[in-house]
Amino acid sequence: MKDSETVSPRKGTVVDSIVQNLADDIVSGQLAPGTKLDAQTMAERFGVSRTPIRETFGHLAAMGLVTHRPNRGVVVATLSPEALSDLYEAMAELEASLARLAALRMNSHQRETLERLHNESIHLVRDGTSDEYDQFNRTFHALIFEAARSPQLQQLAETTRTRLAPFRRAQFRLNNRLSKSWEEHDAIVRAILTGDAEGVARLMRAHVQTVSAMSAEFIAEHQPRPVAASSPDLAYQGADG
Amino acid sequence: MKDSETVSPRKGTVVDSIVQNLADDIVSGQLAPGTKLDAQTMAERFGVSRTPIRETFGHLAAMGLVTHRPNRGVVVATLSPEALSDLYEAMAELEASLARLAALRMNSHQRETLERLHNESIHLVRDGTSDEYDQFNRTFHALIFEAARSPQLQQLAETTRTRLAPFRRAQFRLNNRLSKSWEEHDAIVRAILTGDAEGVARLMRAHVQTVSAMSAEFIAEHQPRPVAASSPDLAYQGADG
DNA sequence: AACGAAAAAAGTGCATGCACAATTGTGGTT
DNA sequence: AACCACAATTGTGCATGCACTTTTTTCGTT
Repeated sequence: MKDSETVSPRKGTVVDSIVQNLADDIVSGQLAPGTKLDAQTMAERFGVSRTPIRETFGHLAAMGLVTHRPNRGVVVATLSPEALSDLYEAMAELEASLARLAALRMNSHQRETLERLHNESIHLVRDGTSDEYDQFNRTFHALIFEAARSPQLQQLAETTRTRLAPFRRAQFRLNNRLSKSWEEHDAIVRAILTGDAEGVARLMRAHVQTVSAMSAEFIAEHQPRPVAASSPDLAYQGADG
Repeated sequence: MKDSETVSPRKGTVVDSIVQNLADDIVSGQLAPGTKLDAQTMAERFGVSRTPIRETFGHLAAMGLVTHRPNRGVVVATLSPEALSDLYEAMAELEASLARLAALRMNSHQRETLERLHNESIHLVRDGTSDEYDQFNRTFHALIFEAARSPQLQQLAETTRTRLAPFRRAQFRLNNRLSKSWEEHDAIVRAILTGDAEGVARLMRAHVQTVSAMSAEFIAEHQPRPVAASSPDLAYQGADG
């Protein structure tokens, strides 16, 4: 254990960099849902006092990454199956809206880039790893977000995506999910290129909802106890191993 | 000026009630966009120390109601015309999504309530005040939010609505905007009752965007200096008086 | 009188201390 | 041995103090 991981002496406030740090830990799964975070410990870990840590917790709570219980500290956010599918629904709607706007506003250069990158991604389906495809997948969606030119919607979508991240691990590990995903992307790209705004919204909504179903299925299959009585909330179900 | 406005001694943390207080002041326009909020003063006003005030500021910043400049305090959020129309666009998309889901999921009791309240609201168009119609308008949209059964999307829509509130004042003061609004509502209600999900999404999007245009127009017309060089951001333009 | 530099004032950001709430541990009672 | 009350411990929530940054005021120079 290194003492006090020197919270980069850059500009801005100390708080922001600690927020980044902890958010990454949560999103990446290093801090599993349900983990209790206590101010004292974090203060020592980052070599600051408890005051900025408390502020950090506030930021994380605002992002929905942790839950704050008055007088009882904060824990990494846990989601009930209902809450998870609700979040996915929101994600699907947001991405559908962004895709629709992208179809209407994308310029020719952006269209070319999207088409080219998508076509290249076919290699990843056969030869790439899940992680590589996952990375391309993020790029694919980011291109569409960008093209929609709707910063506020984009922001909401990205926040929602971040909240889902701890529960999306290894989404592409399921049987031939990669090729299914590619085909869905393909339909989306074609709809964008032909300017079919309503169509692309429908396709994107379905695409995200498929991912949602996969996530739920994956988690269900990897439950320690298949159908137990008392585990309403999802803690991290271990995937990347 | 009463000293220390006894921040209701209820349960929960002190911070939450102060957040409510200040959020209300901002949303209602008591604290105009651009107003600087300093911790010291607020601490005295609410009879607490600066620490919980700082936390309060964090919450308000997370909601987008204030802007935080490191080492330079917080000010009530100000929006450039572009940012304002961007926010309205997001609002339009969110409400369109919610309306679409509502059309698919509304039960018969909810349909009856919506239709009844909408029909009754015709009186307000002729006999009511702007404020009364504004209040009904909120109810109308809330009914649809509720019926969509999509808590996360609903939350995003409500947060966005709150952020827009300081800039929406007196939106119904413009010529016959009331009857126009009622007609738009009418089309929306009919689409919901016939289960035309895609149609209601389109109508709702247009409805919110009309409000957006009205807002922009109203602000433009009430600008102190019609076309000046240097006022990129909108402070509160005084309406309710 | 206008301008600029330096000093003073004001205000933020973080550390630390204390009071109180929640949790855990212990011992007594049935 | 199981259960409950009470004490000890842990940890949160807020107050206060100090250092440093930003802003304002003052004062000397042109």
